[in-house]
Amino acid sequence: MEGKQSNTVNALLGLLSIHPMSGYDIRQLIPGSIGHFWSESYGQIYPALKRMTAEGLIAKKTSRTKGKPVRHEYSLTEAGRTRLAAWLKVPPAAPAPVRSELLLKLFFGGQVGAEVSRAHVEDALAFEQKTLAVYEATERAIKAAHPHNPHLPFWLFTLNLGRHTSKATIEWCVETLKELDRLAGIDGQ
Amino acid sequence: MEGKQSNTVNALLGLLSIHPMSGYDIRQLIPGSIGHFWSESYGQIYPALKRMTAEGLIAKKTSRTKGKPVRHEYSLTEAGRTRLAAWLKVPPAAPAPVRSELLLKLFFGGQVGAEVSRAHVEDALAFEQKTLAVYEATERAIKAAHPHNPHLPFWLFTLNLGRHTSKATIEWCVETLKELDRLAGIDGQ
DNA sequence: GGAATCATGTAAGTAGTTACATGATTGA
DNA sequence: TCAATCATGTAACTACTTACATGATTCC
Repeated sequence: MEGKQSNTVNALLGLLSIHPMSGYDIRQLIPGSIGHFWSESYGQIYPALKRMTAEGLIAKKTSRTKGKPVRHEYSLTEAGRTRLAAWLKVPPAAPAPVRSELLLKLFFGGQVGAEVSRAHVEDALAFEQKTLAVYEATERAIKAAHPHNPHLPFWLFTLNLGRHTSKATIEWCVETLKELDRLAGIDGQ
Repeated sequence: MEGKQSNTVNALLGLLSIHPMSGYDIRQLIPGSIGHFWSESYGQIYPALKRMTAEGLIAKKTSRTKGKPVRHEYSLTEAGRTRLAAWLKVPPAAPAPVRSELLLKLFFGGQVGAEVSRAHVEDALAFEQKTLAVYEATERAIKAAHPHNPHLPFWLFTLNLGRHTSKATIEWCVETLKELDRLAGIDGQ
């Protein structure tokens, strides 16, 4: 019954459950795995690994190959695996309130010309199309790399949500652009 | 050419552009306006109002009605209005990386039984359905309250995005539940 | 030889929430 | 009279990012 630990620890436990890794490896792995819904910087990772080692959740193995920099590889201990499973079973906390600068500017868009909002939405459309392309590329890549991995379906679930929301956002951009044109037309006459 | 100020300041400038308000009023107004994509706590609002007053972006009017607590009402100055318009025109920064505890647990869902993930997704579905209902109720409410307000279309844009992404999320939940059932079925045999 | 990248870490700063503190007013 | 809510604010804490510091290795 310890107090709730940070989710950084839980994310690292999860990643180390795939296979043992160094802090650097973890950072490199993130973009191609949990990167589209979770981020960790070195400033979080290294101190967390230290704390987790002290708590006995992970074990550190230092290897000195001649002509190579010292490498610190961490692997889950039994305690770590237990902790991960326990955390996975707890219903996730309510999502932290989002903050969208785009929507904030759009909400107050009436204070400036409609063409300002139009430009912002067009940028968002381009951005979201790229994001969608990345999701689809990632999906193909992990399907090709781990075709028989039992975890694959779970990895795809998370990518699917990205795909769904990206498509919805793109639709909204298109609709909103039309509306903004109508607005500008009314103003212009 | 000052350094970029925090978005809290910009959000408050925007809200005060609707009409003059106290810090308390601002906090109360948020849930029914920008609350679905932006949040501010008292711990942010009061210090920000103080700084903004010092910078001349807003003006404070203190009113002492007998039998009422002192009231500090803030209104935009010309400088504030100019600053708001300038900020609105700048393309919004790339969205901060999201962090979804649900997706994190789902990604590592293979470490525990499929029924664990199923329960999480079902919770998410219920949550999202409520969220969608709130968007739709808010939409009706502001349409009824401000039918001819020129800012109304902009307010609706932001709600529309919420509606679009909520619906996409709900679809994803339903699909994922089906997939999880298939997975559990395969395991179970 | 020099740039990129592998690799590990720390320090400082920013942004934000939560809890606390205070006190008046209103309504059941 | 007691709870809710109006109203303003501060202090402590947490989380996180960025920049810095260091040094080895690999590839051109």
